[in-house]
Amino acid sequence: MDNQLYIHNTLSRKKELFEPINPPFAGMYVCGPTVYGDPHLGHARPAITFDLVFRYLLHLGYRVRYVRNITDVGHLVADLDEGEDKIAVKARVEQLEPMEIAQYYADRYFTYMEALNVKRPSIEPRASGHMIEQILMVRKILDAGYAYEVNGSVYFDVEKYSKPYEYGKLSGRILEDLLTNTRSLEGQDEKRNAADFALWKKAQPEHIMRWPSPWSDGFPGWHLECSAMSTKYLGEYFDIHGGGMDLLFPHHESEIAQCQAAIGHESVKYWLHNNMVTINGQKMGKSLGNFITLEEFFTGTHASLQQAYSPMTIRFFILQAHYRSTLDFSNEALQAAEKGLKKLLAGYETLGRLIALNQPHPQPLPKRGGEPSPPAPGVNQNPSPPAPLPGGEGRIAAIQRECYAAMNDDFNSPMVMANLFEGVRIINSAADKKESLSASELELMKNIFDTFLFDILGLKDEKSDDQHEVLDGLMQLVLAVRQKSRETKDWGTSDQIRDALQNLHITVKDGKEGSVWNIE
RNA sequence: GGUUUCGUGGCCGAGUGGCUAGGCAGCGGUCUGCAAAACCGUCCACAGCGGUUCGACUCCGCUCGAAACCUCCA
Repeated sequence: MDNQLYIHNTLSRKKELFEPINPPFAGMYVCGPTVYGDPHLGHARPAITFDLVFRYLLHLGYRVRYVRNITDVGHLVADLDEGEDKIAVKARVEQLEPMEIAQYYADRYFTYMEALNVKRPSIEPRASGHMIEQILMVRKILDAGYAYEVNGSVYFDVEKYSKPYEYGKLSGRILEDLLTNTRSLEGQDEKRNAADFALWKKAQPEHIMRWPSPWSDGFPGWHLECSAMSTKYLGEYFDIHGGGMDLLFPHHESEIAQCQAAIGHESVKYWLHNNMVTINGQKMGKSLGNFITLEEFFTGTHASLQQAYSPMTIRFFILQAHYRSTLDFSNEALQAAEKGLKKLLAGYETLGRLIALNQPHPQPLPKRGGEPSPPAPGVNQNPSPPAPLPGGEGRIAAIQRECYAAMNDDFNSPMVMANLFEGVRIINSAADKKESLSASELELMKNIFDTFLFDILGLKDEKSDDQHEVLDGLMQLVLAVRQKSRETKDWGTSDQIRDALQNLHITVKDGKEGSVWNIE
């Protein structure tokens, strides 16, 4: 593949060249969480997957508008007799306002996403704040003749839609099967066909969350909010729509139908779907009750967890699998991720020391991670990775090239990581004096790590930067004192200091160029 | 039952028609006051059976097994 970005489009089931509709702008909509429960590992996967996409598009110079919704209304509870709103049910139980629940869990979601170093999208619209847009969309679909009203509820007419269009093209469903194979639900008798889905539902008397509409006091159907909000913020035709594979049918399938019916054409160019996180081979999800919340991961308070796992360990764990593969949770895999991440970060620190040694005058240690360099605004009409360095390709330039090639091949983050590990091997060899790196090679290596490890993969050293400078000064002092005792072969004192530091979870390692320290 | 997808070494996970993925764990060395780290080497694969091919883990078919979706779910 050439130097261009290819992404897997679920619609064609092929990797396609990414050509934005209106470069250098790129629009992306991703289905966000329903905020009636604590965020769990399953929520982390799409958030991190599309964060990776967001970050890479930004890196390439695109001006990205990334919209991720908050669903705070509208999903029915399937296991109850009445079609009650999930959020309303929970509110009844806890004696709280529905919006209070939604607010609480939305805040929790944001907090944990931030911990995972997931960038905030450009816009995070809420379904409850877009009733007018949703009602207007129902109106348009009715006007187009692809919906009908019954007793204050409005349903999408799948069979009629399927005459000129193809309902099922995204998920590979066949209309015949849909018409015969759909389970019967409450309100089914109102529908002309079992496969029809609700655009607007009339609220039962006990239903708390309700809004006025031309048809009834009620609430919007399951799939409407995403169509209404993506159209509002990204236009009638935009580049990328993402979400979990479990949303393929019926959610995204119905979105396609709604937009086609309301607008007259499809609205999405590339459909991207991340695969599931599994636990014991099964999907981790709310319905199975086998989910582990992010809080439980970070604190280690869950029966299945042998220890706590840091947010960056979780992020590394997710990125070390390709986003379209299932990813199986296990303590062993997470512990491997923890060690692997540590190795990468240690390699970066070693690189910083090599660069400092290479300078005529000592330089302060480089800041960890650092902010992504902002793309040059608006100048890049045809964004693409930087051209390779002139003058023959060295090993390190090859790593850079491979990292770009991996990202360009449908965001292959595991491949990027493998190349970064190769970089670490070279860095460590250089630190061991087994080979030498020129100043420009060191700079290129640093650039690769800053770009790929920190900016694009979005990993970071979890040590606090503010305190680190003070602490580092302090530690240099302690290590200098210890070094004196080592020089006089006073191993008792030397080991005493090291043991005492270890009790504070500070590990000291003695190398050829002196001692280095690290907080566990 | 239908749709979609997958089965890679002790564990997790990339990838390709012929050339080492990578991480973690194991084993043997080097280095080291000790420890740790690091470096070098090394063991363990491509579910099974056929077919296409000069050659398949990679393509095709079948068998077995697994998952997601078909109902809210990331």
